[in-house]
Amino acid sequence: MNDAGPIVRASLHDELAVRLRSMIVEDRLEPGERINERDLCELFGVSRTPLREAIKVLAREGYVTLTPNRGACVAVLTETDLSDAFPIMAALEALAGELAARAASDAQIAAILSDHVRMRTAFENRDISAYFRLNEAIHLGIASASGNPTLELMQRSLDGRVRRGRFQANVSAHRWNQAMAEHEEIAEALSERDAPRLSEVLRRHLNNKLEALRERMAETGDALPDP
Amino acid sequence: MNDAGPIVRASLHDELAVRLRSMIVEDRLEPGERINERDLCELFGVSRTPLREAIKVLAREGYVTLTPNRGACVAVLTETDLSDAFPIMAALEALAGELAARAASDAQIAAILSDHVRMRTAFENRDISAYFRLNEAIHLGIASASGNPTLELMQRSLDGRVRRGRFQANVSAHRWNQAMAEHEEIAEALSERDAPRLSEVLRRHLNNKLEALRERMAETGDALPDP
DNA sequence: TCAATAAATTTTGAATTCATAATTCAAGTC
DNA sequence: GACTTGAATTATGAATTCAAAATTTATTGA
Repeated sequence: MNDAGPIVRASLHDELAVRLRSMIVEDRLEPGERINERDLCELFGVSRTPLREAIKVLAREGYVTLTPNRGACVAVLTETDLSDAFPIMAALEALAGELAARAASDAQIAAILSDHVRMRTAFENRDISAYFRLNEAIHLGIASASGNPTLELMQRSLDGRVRRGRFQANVSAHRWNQAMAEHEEIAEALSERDAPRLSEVLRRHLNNKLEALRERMAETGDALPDP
Repeated sequence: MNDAGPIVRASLHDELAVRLRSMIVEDRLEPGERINERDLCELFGVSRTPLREAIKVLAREGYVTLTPNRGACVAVLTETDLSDAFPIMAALEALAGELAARAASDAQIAAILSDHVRMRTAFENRDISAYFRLNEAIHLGIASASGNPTLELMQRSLDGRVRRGRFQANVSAHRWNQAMAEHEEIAEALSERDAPRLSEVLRRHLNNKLEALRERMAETGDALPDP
């Protein structure tokens, strides 16, 4: 039993930041909604001090916007925000792929390919929930396999901001087919450790994702126009 | 007199974050040094509450590291940190260049080219201080001209973390010549709005910068090895 | 003298308190 | 009846206070 090591219980502000972040990502807090400190303190059973620290961090991360003397609001994600974020994510993923193709361990590649096979099954079964879960695992796996923690952190950070609940659901059949085909390419390039190709496919994959999102936004009007 | 508009005076924690950030970037705070809250409060003439909020933000930005019940330390920049950061900066700059070549206004391009000419003069005069200042202005100008505020913010953020005082001073004559030549290419590509070329040169420029830094670190031993 | 332990001090983490700005609501005016 | 004006309420911003953990200093015993 090797339970040694110092006991570190996360500090309150850190735990609160995690909770608030997921509340926002999972759309449990409406975009634009004002954040009432007193209410949240009551909800979490803490005082305002650590909560305010957490809010400051979330503001820096772009999840909330701060207005002096008027507190915090859940940040609203405009069409421009999405259009801005995706090229960056594409560039970062392309870099991650290039690095991962060279630096990943065989075990890491095997794990990603295993997720890929399972995702293909989910695709064939039209199990969108499992598909999304595995899709995320694959992208995070590549980020991790890049061996560049800073890069991984930045990808996660951007991803979290963009990946608000509603934007996940619903994909056109066409786009789903295309995405799956791209993922076959990704898996192939990775298994062959073909860095330039993996990089190129990932960039294309992300750019197509944005294109699909744009189309969906245009027809559903779901996505918030610019302010 | 058009003095209208809402009066917004920055909040204390925001101002403190700015101050602390520059103290770290300008090496007025030793890397690894523990940050004593009481001392800083006295220095700034504020209470601990807003200071602690600022520290939490800086921690998220990577300028300080937080240890539970043991407070904050100025983050130490290891060789690995630099090696990790530069490929990301290269990818982001390449993207910024590609976007800027297409989206920049003629005025923005003119401003950047003007800085370039002045930087060339600084280079010829061996005025390293002016050279660095203009160099930064050019890179920030390209980031801004990309028309992608999110990208600009991420570039600034990474740049600030890497650009600690000591790493600026001293460049080999060879590297300085090479950098200036690259900047000539950058200016040319930008003036021609040649997106692929600008993108390529900027990526190469950043990668060479890392290479030069690595060499310098190897000989001076100035840069902190990994922990 | 040195190591180990215990007391004292300092420092951080978090709750509370206080001041000020924003919001709400009611009264008054046109 | 709508619009302004001003008091009451509420929320935020920041200082202070309190508790707990860490660090330092002092003390004891070998």
